[in-house]
Amino acid sequence: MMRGEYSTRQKRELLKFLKERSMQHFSVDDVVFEMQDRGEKIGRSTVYRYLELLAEQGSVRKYQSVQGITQYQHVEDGAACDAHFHMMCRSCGDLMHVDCGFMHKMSQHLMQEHGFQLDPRETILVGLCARCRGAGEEGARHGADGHEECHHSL
Amino acid sequence: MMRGEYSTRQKRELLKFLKERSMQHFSVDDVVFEMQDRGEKIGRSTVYRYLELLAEQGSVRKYQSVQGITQYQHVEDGAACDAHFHMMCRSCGDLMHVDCGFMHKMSQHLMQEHGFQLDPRETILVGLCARCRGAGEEGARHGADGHEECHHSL
DNA sequence: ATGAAATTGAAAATGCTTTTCAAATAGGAG
DNA sequence: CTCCTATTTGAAAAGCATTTTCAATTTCAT
Repeated sequence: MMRGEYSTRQKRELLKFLKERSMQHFSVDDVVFEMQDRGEKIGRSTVYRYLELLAEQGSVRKYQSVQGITQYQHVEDGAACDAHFHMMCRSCGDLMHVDCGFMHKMSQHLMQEHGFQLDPRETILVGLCARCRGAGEEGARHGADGHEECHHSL
Repeated sequence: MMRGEYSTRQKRELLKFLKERSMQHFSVDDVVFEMQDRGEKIGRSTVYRYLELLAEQGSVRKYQSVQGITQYQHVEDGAACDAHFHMMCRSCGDLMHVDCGFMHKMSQHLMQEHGFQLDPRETILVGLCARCRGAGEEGARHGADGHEECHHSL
């Protein structure tokens, strides 16, 4: 057997965590604290290391936030997630999915007109989510008070 | 007089550097090494500090790259630069401007359809520039040798 | 020239991430 | 099951860009 092929308690726990949060975004801290709450022992370096490995293999995606906090995401089925983009709210830090034809047209435009091959996996659109955009604004359809998180779709 | 209003040799030198590179992108290292070459003495912390101050005041813009290398840009006239976007090549690290109607349509789309107020100042489109796409991607790192830089427009 | 206030910069501190390496663990062979 | 070797783990150290600290220096109004 070779690198990455041993099954350990830590790996199994992490995989369990990933399945439970499929398609959601989380940081290394999220993993570490969750594991602590569960009473599981897992070292920080192991989390970094294994997430990195999974990212190389494609089942996990890695996003660098503006404030230098990296977020990860477990992708169920590789292909399905390759195309869509991500928006990050600079106020609440939430990472959201955008998957619509317009964004793909933009990719094509950048390629044809600017010779630039946009990478949706690496690109994060930064701005303000509806929730954070303003207390009195319409569009905040989830109730104007809580301000918990502003997940949009998928 | 108060904070930021004293005129010092270091500030004058940095301002000179900024004027010479107006609208171009540079890192703190670029400044430090350039200053060393010129035989000017200026501490790293001073560069960070002053660029931060200028960024607050609006004459300098700050961009966080994917690899954690921050790039700065001196903006001649604030307003003119507010609208356009930036593309960064994940291979050579170069930061380029994109300013075209398509991108503004995208902003409108995100606002209208997704309630997201995109911030062109904070957003960096990541991908491969034309140059690197031909040169066989990773490891290219075209520095001072041929294949100089891939600035596109404005 | 004087002194209060701002600035500088070397060094230390930060905060996230990676690396190190000895000890623990996995799992195939016997 | 027992041995044996390659892999994995994780605490601690190292890396790195950036920020902070603070004593020494510089600026500039008086």
